Amino acid sequence: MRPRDEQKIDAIFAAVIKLTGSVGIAGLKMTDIAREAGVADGTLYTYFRNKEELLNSVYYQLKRKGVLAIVDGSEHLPVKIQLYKMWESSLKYLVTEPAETIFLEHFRVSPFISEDNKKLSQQLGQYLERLLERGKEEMIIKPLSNELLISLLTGFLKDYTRHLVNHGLKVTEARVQESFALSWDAIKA
Amino acid sequence: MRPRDEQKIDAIFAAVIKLTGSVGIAGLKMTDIAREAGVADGTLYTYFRNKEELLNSVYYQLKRKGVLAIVDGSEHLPVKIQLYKMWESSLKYLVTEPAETIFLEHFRVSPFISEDNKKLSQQLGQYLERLLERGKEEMIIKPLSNELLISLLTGFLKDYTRHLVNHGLKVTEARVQESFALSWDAIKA
Amino acid sequence: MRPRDEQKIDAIFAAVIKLTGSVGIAGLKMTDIAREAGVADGTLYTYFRNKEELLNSVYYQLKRKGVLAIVDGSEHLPVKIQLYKMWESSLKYLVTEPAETIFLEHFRVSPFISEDNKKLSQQLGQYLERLLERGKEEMIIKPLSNELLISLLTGFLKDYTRHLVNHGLKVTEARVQESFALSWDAIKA
Amino acid sequence: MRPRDEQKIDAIFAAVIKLTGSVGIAGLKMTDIAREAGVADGTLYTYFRNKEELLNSVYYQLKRKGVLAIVDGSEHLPVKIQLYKMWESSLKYLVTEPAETIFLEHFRVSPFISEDNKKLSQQLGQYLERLLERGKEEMIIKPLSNELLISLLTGFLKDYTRHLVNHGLKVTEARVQESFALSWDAIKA
DNA sequence: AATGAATGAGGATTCATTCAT
DNA sequence: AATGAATGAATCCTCATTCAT
Repeated sequence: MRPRDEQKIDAIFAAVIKLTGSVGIAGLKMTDIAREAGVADGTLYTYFRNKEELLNSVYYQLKRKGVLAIVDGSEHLPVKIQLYKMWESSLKYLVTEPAETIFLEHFRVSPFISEDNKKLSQQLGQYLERLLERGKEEMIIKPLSNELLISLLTGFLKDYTRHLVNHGLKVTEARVQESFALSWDAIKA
Repeated sequence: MRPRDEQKIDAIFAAVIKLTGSVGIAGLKMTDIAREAGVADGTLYTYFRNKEELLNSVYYQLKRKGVLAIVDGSEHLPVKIQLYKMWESSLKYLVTEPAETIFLEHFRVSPFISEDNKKLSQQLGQYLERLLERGKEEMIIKPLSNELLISLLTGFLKDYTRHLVNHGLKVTEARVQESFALSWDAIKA
Repeated sequence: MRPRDEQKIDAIFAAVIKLTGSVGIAGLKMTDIAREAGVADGTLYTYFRNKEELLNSVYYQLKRKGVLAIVDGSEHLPVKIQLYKMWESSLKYLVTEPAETIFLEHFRVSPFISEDNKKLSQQLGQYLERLLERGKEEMIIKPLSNELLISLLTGFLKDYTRHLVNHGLKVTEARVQESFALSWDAIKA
Repeated sequence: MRPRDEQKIDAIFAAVIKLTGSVGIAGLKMTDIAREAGVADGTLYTYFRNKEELLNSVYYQLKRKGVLAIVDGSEHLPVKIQLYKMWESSLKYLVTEPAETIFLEHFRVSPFISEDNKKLSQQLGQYLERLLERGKEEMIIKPLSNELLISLLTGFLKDYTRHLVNHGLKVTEARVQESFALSWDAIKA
């Protein structure tokens, strides 16, 4: 029976994310994670079976946090408005937490990712799918497969985020509107 | 004396790409690359100073090859037609050579990438920029920054490619048209 | 948790010296050192950053030990007596610990020696200098530069030691007196 | 049947000596020797069976050259004069050719030295022995073992040479006399 | 004989994981 | 539970030597 000191786990997660930002997933060493988190090497193994499990836990937790940051409870609003809000909060979240973004991006192609986490729905996945379905029913979104529409939205979102982060640009109202307009023109009926 | 053997370099490159497809960049071992290429471990080091330089060479070569595969000499055609052809050849290339795509995707976030290669323009970069400029002059493309437009096109392209590859789908005429239509609706004026 | 183990360091040092005696500095392998010291390969790296640092530590420690073995606290005795005692203890130490002598001799011309250790004063250096100065003041030693006098004493000592060790000869009272007489005749006023 | 291109061999020997001066024996690589000598790697192996034989050949040749440089044909002169001349030419030779001196010093403790070369008489060996014997007969040199006397002479010589080379000092008449006087006082009856 | 590309055994070092305390 | 010293399998790279040309 482990008390599971949540503070310690948070410190470990934060250490993983911070270090990934500076040295990448491949440069992560358990010793460094432990030092950064302020615990002993061995302690990592009282909370996680091994490195793989630790990183997958971080991934899983970030995914959940990401969805929460992006999806608010405004399911009653019109589809386009909801999409806009989602677009805005996604951009803000991704750009504000570049270290987390880097971790996610690196982890997805790392040898550590588990089958379970591979299957984990895309960040905006399920929520987006329902939204797009509604849009198609309302005939304001093209009657195309969700995969295609989602590829456009998330692909563009990731690339644009990377561009903003790499150039140290802020997420202004103008940038949100401008980029959303592009997406919308693509998918609108 | 044996002359320096270009075929051997090709075999080494092919080995790197093939192995990356199965074990990822992080799982690449020099010994495995040598065995797969049919040469001795030491031979790798007569052609490349170290692992980092080898992988960067593969990256650089794939970038060049990719651009050649995508950009044909049809600069006289109308902008939209050229974009369509580019879209089609990009999709076909990326989906036909998934191992290369995986290598590129993994390498970009690996600890091996050199500063020079980090700066290497995006696969479709320069050619695309000229094309978009022309489209803006002809008032058929939105007067937005190239970065934004390119983010949409390449982000969507990468994500859609991944979707097709992951699900083992072919690049049919219908899929090319369908996906290009989305892109075009996004960027057209 | 096990505390950092000084005995382990001693075992490692002893292993280095013993192995150098049989295979020379150039034949030293970290794996062999570890096995001889009864630790794992990796353990060497918890105590020393790398091979170079390990060997330099051994060198530094031997230098200190050597000085202690040779210089006793008899600073009040007449110069000639002190020189004689020093000569005697030097010979005995060097001949009794031939493995250490071999290590020192090999290390000095090895590629491992650090700049700091290169500058490390000669084994008998500082103490000898003061002694020689006193002798010159008392007009019983030739008024020549210390470098010259020290070259004679230490050069002779090293060569003679090597001779004794190579031929398996003991350091008898007669040999000490005989050799010291030569040195003394050289440097006396 | 090899023509044994002597010029090529000289170039190889010179390369070995020059490189040893800069990188030490342990840093010598066959490839570097070949490049420095202006021949192909494989060529080294048409003249020498392997690295060990090459280095031993260099050593053997330097020994012969050294003796020639030091021992002139003045066997009729008085013992002290001969010793002085020998001392002078030794110092001059050793200080003028520090690279050769370094090679000799390094080679003697290297793992490459053959049993034959180990036994090779000391640089001044045989000639010196005869000279000392004559001196003892003439009762102008102490009636001690040659090993002892030779240890003093060669040990001092080597150390003093190293001192001069390390400090970039020239072999002046004064230095020769000063140092020889020390030696002579040591060994004279 | 000369060449130099190719070889591959060998050795230093790393780092996830264990376990005595 | 927490610690961190110790472990040793794994991997990159070197370089003396070979051999096809």
